[in-house]
Amino acid sequence: MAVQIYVGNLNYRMTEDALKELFDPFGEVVSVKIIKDRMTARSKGFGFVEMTEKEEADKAIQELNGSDVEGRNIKVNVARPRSE
DNA sequence: GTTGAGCGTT
Repeated sequence: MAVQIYVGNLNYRMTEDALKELFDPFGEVVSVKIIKDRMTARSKGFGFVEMTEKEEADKAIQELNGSDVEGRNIKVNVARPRSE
């Protein structure tokens, strides 16, 4: 199982492709997902990135957390379990 | 505008 990373406080214009490009230089990005409202399809302003190596994910988190993206100060952290 | 679904919705 790869490392799942939570990315919040991002601009509503942020897209999965843009997110992937942010994490890509830190390691292998398995998948990226921007969460939107299930029915209205409007962005919720946060998303998830999945990386293969924990050390790479941790490095990306340290470098990207609190950084300015699209005029917004994003929050990056290890994701919580979706369900227990 | 802050942690991922679902179903009816903001």
